[in-house]
Amino acid sequence: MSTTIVWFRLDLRLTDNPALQAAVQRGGPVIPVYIWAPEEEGDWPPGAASRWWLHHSLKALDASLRGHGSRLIIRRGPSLETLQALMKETGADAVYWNRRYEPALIARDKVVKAALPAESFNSALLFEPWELKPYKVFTPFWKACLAKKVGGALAPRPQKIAAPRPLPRSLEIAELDLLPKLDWAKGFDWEPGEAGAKKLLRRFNASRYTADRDRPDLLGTSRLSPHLHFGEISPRQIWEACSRACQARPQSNADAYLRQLGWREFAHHLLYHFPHTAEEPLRPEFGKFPWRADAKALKAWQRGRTGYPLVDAGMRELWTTGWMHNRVRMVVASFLVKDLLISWQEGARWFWDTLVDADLANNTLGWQWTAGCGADAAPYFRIFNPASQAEKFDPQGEYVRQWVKEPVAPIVNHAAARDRALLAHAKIKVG
DNA sequence: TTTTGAGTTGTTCGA
DNA sequence: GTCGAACAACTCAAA
Repeated sequence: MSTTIVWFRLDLRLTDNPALQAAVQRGGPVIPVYIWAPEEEGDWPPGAASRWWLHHSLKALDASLRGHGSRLIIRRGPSLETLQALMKETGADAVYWNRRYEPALIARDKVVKAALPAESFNSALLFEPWELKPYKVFTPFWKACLAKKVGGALAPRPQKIAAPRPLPRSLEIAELDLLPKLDWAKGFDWEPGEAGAKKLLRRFNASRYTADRDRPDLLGTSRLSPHLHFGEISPRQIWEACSRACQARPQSNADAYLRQLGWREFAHHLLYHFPHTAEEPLRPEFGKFPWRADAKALKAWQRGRTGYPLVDAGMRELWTTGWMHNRVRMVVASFLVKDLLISWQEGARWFWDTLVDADLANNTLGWQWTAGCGADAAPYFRIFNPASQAEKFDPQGEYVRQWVKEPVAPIVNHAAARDRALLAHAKIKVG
């Protein structure tokens, strides 16, 4: 009977996992393996907050697998050699995995696929990027997606996952050294893993979404982003749940929420079609934008000491919890690139290290959108005013009070900074 | 090929 | 206090 390796990556779940399902269906033993190989991720190996999440997510996945009569085998890279060794040890004759779409990993996986009997599947996106033309505007992109319809049934959770005899040796998860030396993660209030994701999905009430989604002082969003990034839940599972809600109650607002899933999809398609955009602006004229190097201001922003309460609250929420409300992300990002004129790449780097949901495609789209240099970007004159944003979206000041207890003197004057930003943008105009 | 309409998330100013 | 216009021109997508 043929033995199959299932190579887990960003698909740390058992339900609706096409690679796992295909391996189980072959009927023979299945070897679930996770290979830690951060050096293969180019300039974007998982940041500190991501590693914290990964540690706990691997624990959760291992526990679920044990519940199915199996367990998670942990190895360290390089990936190809590790898989080859594992095939030799176990007599496995195929490797199955679910695809990733970051440029460095597409290149890596191509090499692995050429060297091994392998098959890859889609577990992370509603549509493969190559099924649609490269759109640069969200609305027509999303219209095209909706016209295509999300196809196929979800892959069921396997009953039993046959383990090989003997079990291949495995590292302990702790040996990967993913957890921080200093426990700065004690403020993290998350339950990494498939069960945690299901809980959030069940708790999420889409009918309040349109009204509450912009309010950082309320629990108006699903908070599923880190679970989605690690593949503990699939967009198709969310799609299913929302579609059911839509059918039951047409006024459910679920379509507004699904639209956000559309932005995630859009981000992944963009990074696939324009792989240089994680590093470089999509709009080339921004290559000569006069960004400032200002280490002191950057540090003040990172530490939440800009003197603008909503900005500081957001940056402290990020530092403490590994997450920030999306409305506040826009405000702090606008502050960095417009008020401080510090490059979006600096912001993207900080988010990459501190967010538990750090995702190359989403991070790139978000920062380029705010900076005005990306696809369907904010127009240059859209400069968030941190004070009016706070009034609008944190009307009682509860969110700010939760994170900022002491007064801080503003490091710039917003009105003056706004004029400076408009001037800088005028400089890169054609002509 | 040309034309046309539209494009996530805002702010300020002046009537 | 409220409201509409200006903030630019360009690029994209589709007809």
